[in-house]
Amino acid sequence: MTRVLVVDDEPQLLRALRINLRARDYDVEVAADGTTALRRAGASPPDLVVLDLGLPDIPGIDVIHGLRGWTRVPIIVLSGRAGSQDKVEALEAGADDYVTKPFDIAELVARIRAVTRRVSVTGAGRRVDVGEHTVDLADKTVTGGVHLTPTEWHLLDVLLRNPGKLISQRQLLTAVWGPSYQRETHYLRQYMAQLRRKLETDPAHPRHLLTEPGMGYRFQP
Amino acid sequence: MTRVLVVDDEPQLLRALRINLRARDYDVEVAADGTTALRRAGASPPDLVVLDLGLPDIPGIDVIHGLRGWTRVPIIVLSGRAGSQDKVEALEAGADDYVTKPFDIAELVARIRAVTRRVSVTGAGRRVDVGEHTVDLADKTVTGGVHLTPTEWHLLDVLLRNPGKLISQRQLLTAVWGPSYQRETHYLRQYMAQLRRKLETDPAHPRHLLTEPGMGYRFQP
DNA sequence: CGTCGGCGTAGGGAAAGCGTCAAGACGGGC
DNA sequence: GCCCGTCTTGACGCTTTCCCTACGCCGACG
Repeated sequence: MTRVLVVDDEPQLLRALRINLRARDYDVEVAADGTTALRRAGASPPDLVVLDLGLPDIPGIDVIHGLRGWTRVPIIVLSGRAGSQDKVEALEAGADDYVTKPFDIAELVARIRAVTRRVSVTGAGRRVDVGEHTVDLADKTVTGGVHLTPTEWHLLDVLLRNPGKLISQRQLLTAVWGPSYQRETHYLRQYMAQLRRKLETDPAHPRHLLTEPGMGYRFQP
Repeated sequence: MTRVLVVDDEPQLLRALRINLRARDYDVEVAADGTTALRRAGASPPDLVVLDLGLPDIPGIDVIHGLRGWTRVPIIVLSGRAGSQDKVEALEAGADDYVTKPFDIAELVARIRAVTRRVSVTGAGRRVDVGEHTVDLADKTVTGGVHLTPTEWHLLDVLLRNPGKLISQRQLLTAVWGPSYQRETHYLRQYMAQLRRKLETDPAHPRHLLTEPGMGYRFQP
């Protein structure tokens, strides 16, 4: 199911979107302000963001930058400002589409579908082998009597859902600790070491939880 | 170079688009009606289509269907009709964006950039063959157990995203090290040598990472 | 034939980044 | 209130990566 994060506080819009998107098998989540939006997106990255630029707390353009710092999730901007300068600014900042209020709900839905049509759905298998152990991401269990703490699970989850792919330090920190921790690379070293101790056969020479110096970490199946 | 096929017959729009897109390194081709557009797209598939729905010969929506029958090339629709029903129809038919006339040329350019940016990230073309190795720019992996450092990735990234094209020394230095390093050409020699050692079959006689003496470097697929 | 500019290669010092140990801070359960 | 597991923070040695200098090669040119 495609997950859409809607950043807006108009109940009417939210209700209409929910109805229309549910029917097309989308899951709708909501954030009422920019701070909440960044936190929720970091905690559980959605497949698409619908972002109202008129937020109560922080400028909408900053939310775009905050997201683009670590993810390329598609962003559709809603705004009351119709000036082309505003549009260009938002699009250059990384937005994928810009819709001017007032708009028809059917048009927004059509644009959401147009954007998500391109996104490939990466179906995640829930059981993954790491060395001698087997990790079940859904049941949150590990074979061999290994027990992981919540933070360790969160970190491992991000890595295992992207097998073979390099995940940047910023991306990991944002996903696990939140956007304001993007420079606390120390946490990563700490918890990667713990995961290796618990999962790797030889923690000093990891074969699956690999470091890419200066860039990030990678799960090698 | 990204090739844009513009399907329209207004000389004013064509001229403005040509100027603005050339400056951003796009190549602009033109078709005045739907039949010509389909023929030209078929003969030599462009990277993006800008399609005016008000064509003299066939309905614009049919051009969309005609293209979508065999290609997923991004389509940006221009139209004088602002009704949401028209928009939904075009987007559902497979268009990626819908711009209502009259519009600012800067907005259209920004939307073109937004669409091509998304496609270049998610679409094909992220895997590139260099000699015996295959480089995945998104996952940051190289076949054959080759490992690259962050600076090497950065440099290779710029070259591989412009296959066959000469990249000046200044351009490379600015992209990788910053504008204040434009005269440190020995950095380039240093890191190009490392990339050749790691990727070329015969580093002394490179076949893909070529030097253009006095000018710059070129990636030859 | 010698000089010169541009290029490729090699190697070492400096700095940034990483892994590890250890201890303090915090919060929930008892 | 106390204990225990977990999360944060600090300190230190080690590795990787980067930056910089030096030198040899080659073709152009006078």
